[in-house]
Amino acid sequence: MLDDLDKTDRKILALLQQDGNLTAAEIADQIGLSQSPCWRRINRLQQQGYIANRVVLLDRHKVGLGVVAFVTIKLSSHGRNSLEEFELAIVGFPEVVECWTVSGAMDYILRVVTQDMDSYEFFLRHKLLKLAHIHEAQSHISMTEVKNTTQLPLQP
Amino acid sequence: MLDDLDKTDRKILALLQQDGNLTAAEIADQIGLSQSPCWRRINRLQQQGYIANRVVLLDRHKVGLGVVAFVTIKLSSHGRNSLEEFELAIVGFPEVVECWTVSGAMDYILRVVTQDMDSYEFFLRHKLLKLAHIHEAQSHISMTEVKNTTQLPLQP
DNA sequence: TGTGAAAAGGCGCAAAC
DNA sequence: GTTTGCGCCTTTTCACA
Repeated sequence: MLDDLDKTDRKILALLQQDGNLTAAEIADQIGLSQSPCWRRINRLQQQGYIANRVVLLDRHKVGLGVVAFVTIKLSSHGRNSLEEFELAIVGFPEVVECWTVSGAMDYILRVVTQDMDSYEFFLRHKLLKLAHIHEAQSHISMTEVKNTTQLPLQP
Repeated sequence: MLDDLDKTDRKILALLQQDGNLTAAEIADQIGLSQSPCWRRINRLQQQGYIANRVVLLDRHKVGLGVVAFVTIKLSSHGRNSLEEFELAIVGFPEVVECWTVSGAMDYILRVVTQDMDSYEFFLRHKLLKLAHIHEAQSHISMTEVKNTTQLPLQP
């Protein structure tokens, strides 16, 4: 898997993580390679699935989304069905941008994005807490965003 | 701000959040509009900063990053300098993909991505916990990724 | 695998309606 | 907002080292 990636591949991926608009020629330039092999590599990286997706990132504030909150959740029953039901519902909530299971004191940690505190309250009371099997849920409203990147760390 | 976005703009942004490869023509098609006005809108959305960035998302597992962890942190001294020092260091760690300040029991919550548990341990002991002013840090290793999207919720 | 050049076609972009 | 069109630039390919 990873071993298929040499230093050049990683440089390409690092650049594309920063700016998805870069053309093969521009990338080739920046890493000291000519266009053709660079293009072939990008192609391969896409084909083989190293590149999962190419997307546009929005400015959260500009599109009117002022609230980010983390919710830690414990389920009451841990049957297989409870988990699946819960997770299926979560995936369907557009306000939930992340949901992970974690070890330790809680079962799940979610990141939720809404317009304001009113809409957050509404989401919490009428959507999230309406789900079955929730034993405990704790909200942590985020005050400031110190760092929020989609760039994964790649060894150079 | 948000009021500048009509339904058509939001449809465009929704599509581009899913797939940044879409051309103006393709988007126009999908929302029942002709190419030119669609292109003009996309341009405006970019110019005015609604679109923050266009990037490539990598497959975390394919690039050899198996561990995702959440770290909650309390600082010991809350002077302005402590915060700035801490945050500056955080931004410099490529392993930290997210860092937010939150209300409540902890001060910060981080999401950290590393190759394996060994490299996570190393990051924790030799980089994160080496920072000054840290009073308490708790790690929560993520087991499974239920949802992880860059798509922000937009009212249709 | 890398280099260089060359073909083809798509897409950004703008003008006219 | 629509339809039309030009021209660039990007992708894509080929012959060759």
